[in-house]
Amino acid sequence: MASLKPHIIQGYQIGQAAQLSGVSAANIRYYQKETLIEPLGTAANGYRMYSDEDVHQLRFIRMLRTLDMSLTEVRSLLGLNLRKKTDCQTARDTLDDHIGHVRERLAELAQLETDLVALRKRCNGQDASCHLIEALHDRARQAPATTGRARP
Amino acid sequence: MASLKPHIIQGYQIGQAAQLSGVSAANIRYYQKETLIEPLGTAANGYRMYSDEDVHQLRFIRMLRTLDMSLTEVRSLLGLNLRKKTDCQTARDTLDDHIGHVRERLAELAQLETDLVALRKRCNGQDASCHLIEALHDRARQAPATTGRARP
DNA sequence: TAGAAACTATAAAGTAACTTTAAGGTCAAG
DNA sequence: CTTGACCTTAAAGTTACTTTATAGTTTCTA
Repeated sequence: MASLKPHIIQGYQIGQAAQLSGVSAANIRYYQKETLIEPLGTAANGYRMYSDEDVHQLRFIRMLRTLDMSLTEVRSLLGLNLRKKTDCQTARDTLDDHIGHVRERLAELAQLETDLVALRKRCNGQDASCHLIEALHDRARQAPATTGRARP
Repeated sequence: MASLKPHIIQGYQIGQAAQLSGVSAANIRYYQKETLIEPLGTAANGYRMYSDEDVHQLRFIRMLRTLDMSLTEVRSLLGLNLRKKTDCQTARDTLDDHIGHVRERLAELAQLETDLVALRKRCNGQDASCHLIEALHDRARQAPATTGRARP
């Protein structure tokens, strides 16, 4: 909890900031090392102290990470000035780029789920004839190989 | 290229195996270190030689990786004996587990895409009022504190 | 036949985004 | 005064690779 003495650095210890933000303490330290966040200050005992602003920024970072952005992308968004038109453009580009990535991955995963479910159906559970592995091997044999050549 | 002499080890060199399987040469070596595959044998010059079987196994591994399985999961599936009921059970469990993961991730990404598109709409491009960053910060302030899974 | 191009080998380090471990200081309570 | 819950730093571990460095082999070309 925040210190009761008004003349020293107030705010949250790293554990509290972690709880409030949903970012683990170790991860907060890591983000500091990666220059994504700086604590409000350091208490006399060497403990990092965080403000509500800091906690907000940690949540902000976490949200962008939840959106699957790289730390580099996050860092670039953190440094933006909303007033500058070029920065706005940067933000939009970053987002557009990112939406593209997410959609690609989404399509891949959708296909993947279909495939997995199809495979799973080959294994009905009780009888001894589990064709699951055979099915996997069958698929592997379907060789999309392009430059294929007969064995010497 | 493979030797023409019939009494020494025949098959593909690592580069050919790579082409045929779609797994890079460096990655094949890595898989060997990780005990996922062993070459048919080693030629007199020290080159790894691979059989069609090996190439098949590499494709098999690659397919499971495409299905987003960990190398540990892949390794467990590679070691299975189709005849044994317990192994069949293991395969099914692995697959069920994995389908669960994929579905979770799929749901996360679907939500993510919706969110990103919504955010993107806040930025209409030409005028100076780009509300994109503000929107992101607004959302961060709402802090639902769920732990988003990081990209692998 | 020399030399370059194109293959192979090993070992080690780099990558992303963290988590975990080790070794130790700080602080309130019993 | 010691226990336990905090905090500190530095370094190593994680996953699944790729990249780099160094060097041996083989094949093609001049």
